[in-house]
Amino acid sequence: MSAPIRVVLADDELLIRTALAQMLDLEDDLSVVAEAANGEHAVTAAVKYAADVAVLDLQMPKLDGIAAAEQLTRLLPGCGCVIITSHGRPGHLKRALAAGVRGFLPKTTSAATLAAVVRTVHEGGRHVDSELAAEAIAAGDSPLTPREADVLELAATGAPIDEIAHRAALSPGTVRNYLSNAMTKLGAANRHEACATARRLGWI
Amino acid sequence: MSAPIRVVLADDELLIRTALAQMLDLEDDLSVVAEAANGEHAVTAAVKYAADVAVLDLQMPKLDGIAAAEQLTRLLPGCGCVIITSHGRPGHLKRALAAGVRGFLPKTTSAATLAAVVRTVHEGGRHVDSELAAEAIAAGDSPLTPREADVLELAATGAPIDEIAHRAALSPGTVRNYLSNAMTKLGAANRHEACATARRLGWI
DNA sequence: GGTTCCCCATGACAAACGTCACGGGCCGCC
DNA sequence: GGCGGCCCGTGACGTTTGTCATGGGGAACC
Repeated sequence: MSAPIRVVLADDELLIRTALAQMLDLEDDLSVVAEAANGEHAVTAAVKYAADVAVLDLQMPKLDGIAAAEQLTRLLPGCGCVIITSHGRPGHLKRALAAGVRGFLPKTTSAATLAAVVRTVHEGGRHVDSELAAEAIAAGDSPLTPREADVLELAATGAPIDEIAHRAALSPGTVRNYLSNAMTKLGAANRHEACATARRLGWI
Repeated sequence: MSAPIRVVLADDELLIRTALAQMLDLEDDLSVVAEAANGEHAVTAAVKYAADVAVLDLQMPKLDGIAAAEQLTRLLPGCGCVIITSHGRPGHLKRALAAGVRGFLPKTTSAATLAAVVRTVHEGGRHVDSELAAEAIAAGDSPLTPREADVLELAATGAPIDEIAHRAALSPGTVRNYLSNAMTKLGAANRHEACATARRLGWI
């Protein structure tokens, strides 16, 4: 048998990270060569240890899984990226694939699947969870313009218009127009409902 | 050495559950006798296998970790409950302790700590993460009346007043009064900010 | 060079929202 | 029995928000 696949594992929750590392290490052909608690560290560690595959949690401090994958595919093209996540939002899957990610799994999948996907990705293949893929296709593309998404994201904190306008360096009237457009596109009755749907679909 | 501590593990994410189970099983004096994907199943499994300690994820379908712990302390008083969670909200800790939980840990703790807490709880002791405890004390008790919390929870979806009023079987005016009160108590400029604060503190 | 889309802005109008004052009914407590 | 707290409701008032019409500037594309 050839040398084991060198895996870097990144997850901000120590307990989970340790458990997953142990689990992956139990596979004969996998070897966890480094662990990281955030995206930045994941990238440097993957480069340092010349990893074959990076298993990245989606939500992490500093650099999230997708941003880390993006850097990684540039800095270390031979390294495949697998994203695992608790919340499978359609938009995240799209952005991940655009960033060069070749594996995308919810944390509800089995351990066997994760190991299998790591192997598949290492061989240059792809694998995305079929349910998530279906959702992504059903949800379609984000109808929001970049600016609308920006403003909607600021609105998600619950701040009033003036606050949003100030933080986005826009006139209050413009903010209202953007929000109104976004609400129409998302079929929401108010901006907070719009924020909720946009978040659910991974569009902000 | 005496018989190993019989542990039931509940977490809705299969990958995580499997990994944690394997990890706990690696400890000589711990034995994972059952796994559950939701609170209901956790309770029945704990009873069925006469578990010594239940390790429960906070957010689960059907019955969340706290509700499961509440039932468990009634149905199987000898069984200690440990809650693990990704989001350490002060309010959750309080409710957990009130429900008879004796261990409360964020998922950012180490594997060694989890095992140690399981042992402590089995021996009748308590352990809550010190940082979480500090936050809980700093945050104080919820100033919201039960009804205010109800309404605020309904408001969290972003629904307009009429919708909230209908769902709570209240007059729109009353809803606005409750929300206004809640906003004042939470120092929020609008109800969505109030929802955000209340959620952050685990009060809804 | 026209069309289209995004960006940014203004002004006016109606609806939703937040505040305040006030009332009654119920319960628990001193 | 008074007091306070929570429950629920109404009405009035001013502010915020959502909608719509309108316009100019810039980039992309045919």
